[in-house]
Amino acid sequence: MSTSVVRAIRILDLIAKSDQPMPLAAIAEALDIPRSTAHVILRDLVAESVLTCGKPPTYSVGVKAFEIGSAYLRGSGIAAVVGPELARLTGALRFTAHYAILDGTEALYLCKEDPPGLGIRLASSVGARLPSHLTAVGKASLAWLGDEAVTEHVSLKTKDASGQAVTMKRLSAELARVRELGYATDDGQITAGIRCVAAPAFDATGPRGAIGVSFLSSATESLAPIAAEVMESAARVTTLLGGESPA
Amino acid sequence: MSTSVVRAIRILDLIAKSDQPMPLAAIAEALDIPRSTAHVILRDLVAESVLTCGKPPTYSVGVKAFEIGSAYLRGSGIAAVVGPELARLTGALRFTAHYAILDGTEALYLCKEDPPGLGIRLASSVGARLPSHLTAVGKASLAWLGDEAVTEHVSLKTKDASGQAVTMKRLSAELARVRELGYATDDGQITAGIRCVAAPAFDATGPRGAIGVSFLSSATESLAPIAAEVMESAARVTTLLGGESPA
DNA sequence: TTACGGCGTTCATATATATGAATCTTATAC
DNA sequence: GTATAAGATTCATATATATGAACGCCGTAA
Repeated sequence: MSTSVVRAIRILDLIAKSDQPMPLAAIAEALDIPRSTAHVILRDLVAESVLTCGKPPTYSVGVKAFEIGSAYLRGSGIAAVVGPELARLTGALRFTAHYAILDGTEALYLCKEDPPGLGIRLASSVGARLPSHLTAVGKASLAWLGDEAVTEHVSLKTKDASGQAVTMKRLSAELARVRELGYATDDGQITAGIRCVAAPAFDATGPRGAIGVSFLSSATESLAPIAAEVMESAARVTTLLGGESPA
Repeated sequence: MSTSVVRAIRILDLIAKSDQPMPLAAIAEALDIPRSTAHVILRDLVAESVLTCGKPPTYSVGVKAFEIGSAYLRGSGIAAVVGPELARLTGALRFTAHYAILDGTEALYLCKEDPPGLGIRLASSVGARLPSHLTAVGKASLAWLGDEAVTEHVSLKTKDASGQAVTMKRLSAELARVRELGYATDDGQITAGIRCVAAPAFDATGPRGAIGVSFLSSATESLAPIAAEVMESAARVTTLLGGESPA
């Protein structure tokens, strides 16, 4: 095993998750790496433009990292399929639309499209992670996985915005309802006052992420017409991915 | 120096720039690394989800890389400033708008906003690189750098779409004209039939990327009203960045 | 089926790296 | 201006890594 490579990635991940530039000492301590070792790795990462170093020395993610990361969307071909559909959704509903996949116990947001015009623009969520079982996109993805697989993708430690713990039993019931309705919701579980509606997209191998929209709870009466639009987009993505929508 | 870290990054960069998943042998040969060494590094990168490995074994950029890379836009604060401005531009002009910075001898595209509705959606360009002296965004950024600095950011080897070589003399003259007008153009130098107009944004330290729009050459008569909109957006970004627009 | 060729994988060893301690630098308080 | 402390950087050495060669695997062709 090449410890320095693993450490380099861990360092990048740590800095990426921090909202502020990090000094060497903080990095070394957080990852339990000797300062001198961290120093060498950081030097190399800076030299390769994967990190940038400010002065006084603090490290942030650099352009090269962005460039490499952007290849993921191109390579997976997701952006080309999902992008136009998100544009359609934001145009029709005037809500922010996004696409997210399950990664570990969290939903990872891959694409976002803000509504046209000068409406509310939610804080950028591309690259963000949120607990899968608290988000509409996460629940939509989980619903068709089967109970055994769900436990692998959920961290029950996480509580929602109202402080309510999530039990497997309760989640299981909600996912059953998601399958029934064809869409999942989140009403303030992540951010109070923000509601989300999402529906899953499938490829030939099964669920592959979900498309969702976010909006102010106060701005809507009925979810049905919104859900219908979201499900239509999700179904279309499913078709493009070569998958089949469940009954 | 930690060669394995540098090699890991080079490997990631190589795979990111390839449009197809790469097998170990191709990677090892391209970077002149022994196969066995490359194998160890690839194993670690896959274990950390920075790469994914298909079967038969071919490597592509993984989700972790995307997640790390997305931190660049958040951290630099660019997306928050530029995003709304791009939205305004696409809304007003119905063209695709983008923001790019100089990186080495190329322009690196950081943000893109497609026009609302079902209009033409240009192929996703986020993360793409194009020669700085052939693109409108590149030329807009170069124009206010000073001739000495320009040579560092330009690779004169690159020819434009019409096969015409670019001399420093000719470029210098064009940049002078860009300074005069306040905006730069690209009329088919990258892609025949596609025209771009861009204007630079400044922060306190100098030029910091450029905002531009792309459209079909056939779809426009006069550049002036388009350029005016682009320059207005660029000026607004400049203000937000704490910079000052030149005379 | 068998032989072949290309690729991926493993392994022992020469070699480069990781690290604790010392040094230097920078920011802060007095 | 000086002292102080926190952090960054350097360096010699113990240790883990990089690598060439050998092996195993899979697809292809005879």
